[in-house]
Amino acid sequence: MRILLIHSDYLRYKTKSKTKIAEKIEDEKKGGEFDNALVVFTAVEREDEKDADNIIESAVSEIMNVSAQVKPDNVIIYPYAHLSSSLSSPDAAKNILKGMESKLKEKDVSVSRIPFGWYKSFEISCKGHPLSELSRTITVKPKEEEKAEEEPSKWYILSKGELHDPEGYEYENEDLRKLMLYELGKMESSGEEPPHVKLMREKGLSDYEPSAHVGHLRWYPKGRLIRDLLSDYVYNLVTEYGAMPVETPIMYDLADEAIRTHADKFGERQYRMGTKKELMLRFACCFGAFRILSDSFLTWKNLPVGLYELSTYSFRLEKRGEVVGLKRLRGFTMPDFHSVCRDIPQSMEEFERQITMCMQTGDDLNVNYEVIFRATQDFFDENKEWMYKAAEKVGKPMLLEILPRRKHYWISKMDFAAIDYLGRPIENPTIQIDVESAERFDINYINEKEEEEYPIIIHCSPTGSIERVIGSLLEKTAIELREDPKKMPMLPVWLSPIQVRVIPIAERHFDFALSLAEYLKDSNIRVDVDERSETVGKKIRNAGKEWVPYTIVIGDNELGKEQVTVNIRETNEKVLMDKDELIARIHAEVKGMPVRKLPLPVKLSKRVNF
RNA sequence: GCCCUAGUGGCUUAGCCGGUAGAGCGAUGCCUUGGUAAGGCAUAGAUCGGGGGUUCGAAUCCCCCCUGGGGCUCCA
Repeated sequence: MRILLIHSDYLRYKTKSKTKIAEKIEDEKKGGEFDNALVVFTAVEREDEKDADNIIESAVSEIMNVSAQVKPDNVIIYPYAHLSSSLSSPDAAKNILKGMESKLKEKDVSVSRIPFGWYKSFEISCKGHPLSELSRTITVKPKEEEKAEEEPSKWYILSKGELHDPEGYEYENEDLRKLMLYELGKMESSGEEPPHVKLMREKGLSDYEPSAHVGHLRWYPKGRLIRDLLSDYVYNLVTEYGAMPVETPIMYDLADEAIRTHADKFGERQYRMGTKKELMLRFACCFGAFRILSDSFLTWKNLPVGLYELSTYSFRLEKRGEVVGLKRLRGFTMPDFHSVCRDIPQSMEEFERQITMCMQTGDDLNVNYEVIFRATQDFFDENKEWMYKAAEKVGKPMLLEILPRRKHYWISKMDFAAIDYLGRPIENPTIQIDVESAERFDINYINEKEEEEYPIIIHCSPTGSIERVIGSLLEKTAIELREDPKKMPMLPVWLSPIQVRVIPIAERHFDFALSLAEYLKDSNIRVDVDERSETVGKKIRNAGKEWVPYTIVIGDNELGKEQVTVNIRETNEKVLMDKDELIARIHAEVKGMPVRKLPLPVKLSKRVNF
């Protein structure tokens, strides 16, 4: 809404002729004269239709503010379309103008509203003092005020079916204490930058892309490989759990009402496109999955049904200053698993299974998660026993948040967070029980009585975003190094872009080195050969900088021999072993994990330094 | 969006009460053909984040903007 406020000695008007949208009026409204009047020329805009009450309230409070200063005898609401190029519908405008009139009347203001939709002549005499001409743009107020009024959540530590006060609790686990401090806003900051930002660039994984929007990364071959391996990992995991992988579009038409409502819930943090059709970029895979589900014929016999998609990418227009390294991006890749359940009890069963699944990713990735369990007060009161039981699946104390009432689409959720080098959480896996979306997207199933029913939907990301997983792994190396400066930082062997480096000493060792590499490669090991003319010392150092887990030096002593000396990064030992022993060792370390080929030239002399 | 802080070859940085950029790593070339975390020499590489201003003269002082990092806020 746009308003122009004129404090006048007098306003006179007369209606001349009707337009198509004219409101019906009594004769006495066909003209008038007001002295000492604050005239509020008002244009109601399209935006205002979304939340008329809010706009009326804001406009009235603005008018009251000005009135308090200039003290008019009359307030006149004067419809004036020419203040905006994006007008609302005439009906909406009339309603809002009437709303303003009655709100002002309630406040005992002498208010008159000039007829809408008439051609009018008018004469105004502006007083000309500093406050006599003001203009204001009134937008839907962000829910700050509501939020301030909102009751705060209750926080507990939940341990073995007992609730404790988070402040007084004796933490055995430092990470959980840090998570509590952060969530309750009591974290003190050291002002450092998280180490993973430097590491991701230094190790040639990824970097900022200055030619894109802030928060969108470029990925180099090594980083791309790690992303792919993690993607394969989650794919295998969720299909084990019965999910069916799908792929859906990344952009959606906001003309679809369900899409629009779901999108609007997310607020301003969306990429919207100013194309002829109003389109948005997805911020999660919900849209596509829900549309598939609403077009599917589901019966009680199918349920629970799981759809899985890896969102390359999801887009969130995070505010400036919120985007950080791999922790918070505007374009990110998120495994998104939606299960459709018959009812709350079945969703609780699924929830438990998914806790197991999320915990497993922590084990497999070797990342420690701390947990926040959240629920609405209602859900907690009705399902206390179940929540305590579900919490036991995690097997350690966790933070519990009880929200006074449902604020979002979920009634209960569990968030798993890794703690970074600076003691702040990196939100990773999450599980949420959604009680709203089925109805909104018209997803239903046929129950035993052959009736249509809305199911409950669980959202689950078993690892959280792939970028955050990589961030957590990098942070972990920095934490370990801080705790033990002798510790060699590295990635798990299955994720190491280069697993074995072969270093020939002189040219006469090249052939042997290359054939050794070939042999290892045939056993699905990512191996390369540093045949540059550098000293052995330097090549060893380079391999260390690249975090290569196994390094083999080939010289005269090794030529034609079965056994080679292997430098093991993890233990910093040199071990004489057979090449098949090395293969067996690596295979044991990467057991059950995805395998991908080396995405780089085998010879280091051919390699590009990103 | 607000507050604080930073931006100098690909990377790490010196210079910063004004006089027109210096190094290390990396890259390239030559020498060295070597045994476990930097061998030697040489060469190339910088509109000092961008724009504007002050000045005879600006990396240096002033203003605006962009980007990084931190904080607030936010992360359905």
